[in-house]
Amino acid sequence: MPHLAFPSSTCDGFRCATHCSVRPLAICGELEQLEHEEFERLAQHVRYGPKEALFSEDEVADAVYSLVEGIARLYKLLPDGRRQIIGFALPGDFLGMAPSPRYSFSADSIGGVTVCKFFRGPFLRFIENRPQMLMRMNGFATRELSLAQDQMLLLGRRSAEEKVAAFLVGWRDRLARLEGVTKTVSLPMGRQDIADFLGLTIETVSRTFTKLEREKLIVIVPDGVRVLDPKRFDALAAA
Amino acid sequence: MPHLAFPSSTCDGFRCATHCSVRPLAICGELEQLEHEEFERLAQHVRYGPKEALFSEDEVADAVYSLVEGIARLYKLLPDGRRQIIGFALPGDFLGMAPSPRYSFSADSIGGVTVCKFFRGPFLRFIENRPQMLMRMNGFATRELSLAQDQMLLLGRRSAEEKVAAFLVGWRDRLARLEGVTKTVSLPMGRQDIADFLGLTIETVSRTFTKLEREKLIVIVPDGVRVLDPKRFDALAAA
DNA sequence: AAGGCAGCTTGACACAGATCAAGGCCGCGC
DNA sequence: GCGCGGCCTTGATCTGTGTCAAGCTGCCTT
Repeated sequence: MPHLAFPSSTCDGFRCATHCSVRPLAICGELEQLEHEEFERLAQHVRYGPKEALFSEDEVADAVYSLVEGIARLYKLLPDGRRQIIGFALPGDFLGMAPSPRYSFSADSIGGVTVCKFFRGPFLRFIENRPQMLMRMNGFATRELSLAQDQMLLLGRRSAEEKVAAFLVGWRDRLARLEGVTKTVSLPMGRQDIADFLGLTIETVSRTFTKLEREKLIVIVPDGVRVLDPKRFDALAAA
Repeated sequence: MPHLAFPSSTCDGFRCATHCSVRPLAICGELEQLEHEEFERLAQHVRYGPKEALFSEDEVADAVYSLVEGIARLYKLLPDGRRQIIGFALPGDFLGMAPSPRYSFSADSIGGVTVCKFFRGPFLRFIENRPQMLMRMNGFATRELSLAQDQMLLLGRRSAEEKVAAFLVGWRDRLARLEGVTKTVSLPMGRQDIADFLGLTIETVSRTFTKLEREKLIVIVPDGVRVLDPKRFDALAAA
């Protein structure tokens, strides 16, 4: 079967409240009733199956997205195919703002994903005279930037073991915000994705997981990892 | 002489128009006469000598800065002293927004630097009901984020030679925006700064410069580099 | 002019992580 | 239940970049 780049299904946006358990975390989280209804009217709720593209680098950036459900990988490619994952997007995250008229990176779903999609024009018109909304966008952008800077430190100056540990801790903390604190960290992305996020090869990631398990810091479980010694683990991730 | 961490001089902000040749590029670039005067009243113009700290990671973030003149390095440190430079700030750049109450990185001057300093409270009160200003801040943040993502690709997936070439091209283009296009790219930062920006050691940076010179792509000149073959050079930086 | 020192370059060697290659595990379709 | 393919792990070897150690250059001080 040929790979379909089209979203699996859409719904027209009214009566989709069930999708929005993450609304308090999302871009629209502070809108009140009436404004939110107006905002909803601009949205298309779109559902993607596994491994579909939401948008691609260099395409005209005609829409922005609020991730409602599922996980997306955001990445850039070099001409020869080397890939750098610049982030994993979780529910509540806001995607697609670009400093130029084209997207500066690509995004695709990992498992199934649901988004609120807004066309750029109507979206900009909605926010342009709503300072609350603009402040919120600023907050989102500032947080993203700070995460990106942490990642630069990781990519430029940490060893493989530190990279993997820091990744697991960071991921665990982001999940905790959504799902609460847990002992086992679920890893919906594959080893290759983790490697491309950390600037390593898949073999090094695999070996490092094994090493951390041998050192009794984690246990590898299907689709995830259980952290055994959070104290020692956080220390490794920090230093 | 002990190293002084205090700014070398300040002026009180009225009649400092001469400092602001970069105003069209800066955060305040779209304010009109009256609003700009009100904005100026919030600013302290501060001058720093070489290698002074504007602010440091984990300090309470009580001010934001618009860089007027000179160059600053922005960086993060690991507990053991490893350093990652996350960017070089040029005139017009806006510094110090943090997602938490504390700065998430440190900034210090390279040569002499002049800034407009705004205390957080008054600054936030000024922008909070000015959508134009908020939109501009969004633009700044989005551009910064995009640069950060480019840098992640560089740090995670490029070879030493590609890193140095991409750095020189990126730096040349940023300078061009301020000073116009030139054949020789001035490098006010030292080799160690370049190394810490690119996730390399100073020796590797030095060897790579030498290699690029041997290959007749550049000529090393005092405090800079002359690009001999822009075509071939841009290709190396891109791929 | 001499001395000192900070910043840069160069060389020899070491090693973390890449590359190449093989094999294991597991879920899925038939 | 069997074979296939995707994903992951493991081993052997290679290599780009780091580390360590000199030495060079130009500038500031006296």
